[in-house]
Amino acid sequence: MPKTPPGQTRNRIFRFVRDRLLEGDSPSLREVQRHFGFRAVETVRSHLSALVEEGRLIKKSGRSRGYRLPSSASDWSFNRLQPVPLLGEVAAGGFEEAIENPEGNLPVEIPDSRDLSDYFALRVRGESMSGAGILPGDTVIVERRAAPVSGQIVVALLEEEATVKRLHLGPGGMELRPENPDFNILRPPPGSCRILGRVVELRRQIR
Amino acid sequence: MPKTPPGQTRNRIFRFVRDRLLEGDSPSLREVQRHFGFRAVETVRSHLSALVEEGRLIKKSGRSRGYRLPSSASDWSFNRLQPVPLLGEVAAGGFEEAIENPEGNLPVEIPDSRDLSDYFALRVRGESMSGAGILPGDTVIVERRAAPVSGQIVVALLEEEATVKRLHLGPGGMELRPENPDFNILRPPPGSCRILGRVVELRRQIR
DNA sequence: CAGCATAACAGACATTTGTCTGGTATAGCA
DNA sequence: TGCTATACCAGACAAATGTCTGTTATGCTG
Repeated sequence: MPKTPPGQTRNRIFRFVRDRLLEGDSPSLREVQRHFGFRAVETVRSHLSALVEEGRLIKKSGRSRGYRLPSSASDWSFNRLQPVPLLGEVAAGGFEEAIENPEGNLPVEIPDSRDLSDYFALRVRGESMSGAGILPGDTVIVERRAAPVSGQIVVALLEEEATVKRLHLGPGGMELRPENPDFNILRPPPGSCRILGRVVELRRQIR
Repeated sequence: MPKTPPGQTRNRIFRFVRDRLLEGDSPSLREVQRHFGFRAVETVRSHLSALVEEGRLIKKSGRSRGYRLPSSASDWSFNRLQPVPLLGEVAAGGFEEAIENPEGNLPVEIPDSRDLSDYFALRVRGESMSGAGILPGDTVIVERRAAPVSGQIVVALLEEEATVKRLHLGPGGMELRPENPDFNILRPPPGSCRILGRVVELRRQIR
């Protein structure tokens, strides 16, 4: 391997490692070595050490594949993004099971004060909230554990089925109000309904 | 370590590994072992092998820290997330200038075939599209350069002001139809209107 | 009960991976 | 010219990590 101008190989190595890290996979020294055709591992090691020295990489010592991107290189305010499980439509069949087997994950920005497990996402069925701009097929992101507050849009668990409605708490008890004149207000008897959380965000793909 | 009911420990191990992987960091067998207090590495290895067998995990063999989530569990695909500039409301004042000075960036998943510069985001003003579930304050993500197709929801530039409407192309020329009976259909004379792109996604924060 | 599957353990072993020490070559510079 | 910094090589070594083989115990089931 011929000698290259100062910094050139180092930059190429940095880009290679960075791209691998962005794919979520820290390479080993020998993987980098093979990729560039170096005949010595040490060549890679010294370059990576230099990159750490320069602050372009971070290394967790005492472990294999320990290189990481420093926060400035990976987060352009994306660091608050968390994978929130998308549970699908959660029709009859069980909510708890759906939590364990999500359809996928959605990148959602959640506040630092909150835990990732406080959030999940659902796909909306039915037209009952179309008056509030929530259409079938939309995805709602739900914050759990929030104390039920009258007037908020919530996800309620009624007979093992999740449903999106606007919550009203009055002297007559709990009301789940659709936002569509074609649907009726639900007044579930106490104990038969559990409020899973409140809708904090809505996403719609238009294709 | 006492014997636990079948599947219970395996589920706990799965959740632990999954969470580590979602943090972008594959744990080693001995890290899992330490976390659960097992006295044998093999305990972890057999559980993880079983999880791979069940299809709940994937393993890249011949390498350390080789466990990954199968695509169904990890398809949050953070790699495709790109910072799309949020231009604000783009009232009178100029669209081109707004492109230069975005209010911020939004993480948006865009297809590999498309370029980042093909996208921008706008905040919606007015009630004219509320019938289509697009409310004031919502953020729409717009794909530029798409050839105008009749029936799509588009962003049009009318007298230096961006507006969201449904596009209709007919023999009588171009129509921009609001989705709200309180608003009128716009029929801009040819040349006075530019279609900036089509709305591909909608996001709404509910706070 | 016997048979079987599973959970967990024990310890050796092999492979991967990171670290170290020292060497060669080349370019730039005083 | 000699000095120095950098790129790269060579090989040994140590630590981390994964794999294997065999054992013990427990619950389930026919």
